[in-house]
Amino acid sequence: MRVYNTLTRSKEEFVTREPGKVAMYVCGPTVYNHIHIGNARTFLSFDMIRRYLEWSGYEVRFIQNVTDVDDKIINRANEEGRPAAEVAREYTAAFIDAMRRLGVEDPTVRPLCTETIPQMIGMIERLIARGNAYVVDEDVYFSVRSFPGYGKLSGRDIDEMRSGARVEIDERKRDPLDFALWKSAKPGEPHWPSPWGEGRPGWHIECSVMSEAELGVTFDIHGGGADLTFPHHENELAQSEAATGQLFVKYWLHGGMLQINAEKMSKSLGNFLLLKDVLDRYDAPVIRLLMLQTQYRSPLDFSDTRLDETIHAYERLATLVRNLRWAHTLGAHGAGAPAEVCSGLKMHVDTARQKFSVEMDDDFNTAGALAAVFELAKSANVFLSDYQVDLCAEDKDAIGQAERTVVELLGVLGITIPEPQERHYPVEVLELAAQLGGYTGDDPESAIEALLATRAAARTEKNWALADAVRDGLERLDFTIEDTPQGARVNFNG
RNA sequence: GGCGACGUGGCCAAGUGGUAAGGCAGAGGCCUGCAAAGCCUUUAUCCCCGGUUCGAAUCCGGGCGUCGCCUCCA
Repeated sequence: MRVYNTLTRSKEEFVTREPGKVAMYVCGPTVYNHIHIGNARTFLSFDMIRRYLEWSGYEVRFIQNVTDVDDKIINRANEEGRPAAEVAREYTAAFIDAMRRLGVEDPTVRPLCTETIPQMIGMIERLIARGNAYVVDEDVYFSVRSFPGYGKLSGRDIDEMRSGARVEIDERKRDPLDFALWKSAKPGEPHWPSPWGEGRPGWHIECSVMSEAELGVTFDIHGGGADLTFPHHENELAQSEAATGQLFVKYWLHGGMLQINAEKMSKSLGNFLLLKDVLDRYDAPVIRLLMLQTQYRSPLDFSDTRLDETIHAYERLATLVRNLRWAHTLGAHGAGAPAEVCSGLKMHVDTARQKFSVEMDDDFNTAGALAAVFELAKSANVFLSDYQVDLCAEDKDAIGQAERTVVELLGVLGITIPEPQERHYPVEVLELAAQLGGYTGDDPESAIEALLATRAAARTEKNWALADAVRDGLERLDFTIEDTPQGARVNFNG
């Protein structure tokens, strides 16, 4: 398995610090609002990576923090005239809910910034003691000049950055790039006691502390959006390596930015999409399929048009699984044909599984991995096209294997295919069956069988009016009827 | 200005030395009583120029274009 490491700007063989185990950390949201679709892409990417690592046999310890104290939260709370903690609590709950709706697995641990304050103070003290941080009034700053490797992650040079006029000038800082580890509290702001007075931690120190607390000093994967590379991750790296004198992270993974209609998402452009709103309009598997059709490091253009197009691609897969299940049921009594007439479906199943792994092993190439699934879909559809009930033994098995493989591989990407519906048929089928099929019982399943028998007979007699009345009636009740050489295939979509 | 990425068929998107996966859309055909689902056929000298090589979408140089980051940001 090879992964692209931002630190070295190259793909590297993935070797964990401990065989068979992966320790990974992904920066979570600042909970001042509902998360947007760009956040969602990053979290989805790392959910995919986590799922694939687990599927590959690794035991994954996955940590994602929640930043629940921050300027933006305080601003929002002030605007709304309520406590910052209440704002944070509300959007933390909303974040977790939206993640679950998207099918993102819960992290092993989801530490809160506000519950890690003592450890943060501890690391800040260590940095001061080592000469990497200094106190000014009641603030504490990290000295970028004290850490020789500063800039190595984002590929920047301190002196070149100084010429950029966009760095905030603060005369109290030794270098314009020095950043706050601890901020003294202004009136009305949340605050905690510290050796330097009442205050709160800076943003960057959180992740250094929470990752070390949950994963130890050197861990395997640190993830986040590409926009966090600088300054956030650069600062984290500097803090942690300065404090411990050891390597902080083995592999830095950064997800590409999401754009909407080819523009950066921003409130001023009015193209700001919240995940929860997209989830109200599109199913999670469709959103996931759209996003995973692009490699996670590439920019991704997101739009309703693309979502609409992706619905068809998803339905192609869902329909295939449904049809394979149907064929599997029919084929259960076959297996009388000689091996010479086997179709080769099994080989296609094996090929797809192999290609899927090869692609995913190459820096999580989900686009290639999905192509493997679609290729299997094609082969399986060809198989179903000239499907015979009398199968060879291998083909009989392969139907089930194909079905399970499609579901399993998509499942690694978190793209779920609906399970066979529970039979909660609408009671109206009884009425329809009584009307058209002379059915008098009260069992919906039998009623459907009666209707299908009526329709089959009508078709034999070329009584198209009656045949279509049955089909139209069932379709109004949310069934789909498809005629095949093996008989009518009925599916309940409700 | 600095750093970085990208430019592949109508749209999206894999592919980093041996003449181009996959999805969506379009056209034609097959199957069907009609439909649905599906299948088959069909659309690419891989931004331009030059170089290296037996051979390049893939490597090197130059150009043009797009985008991101450099400030809170997933």
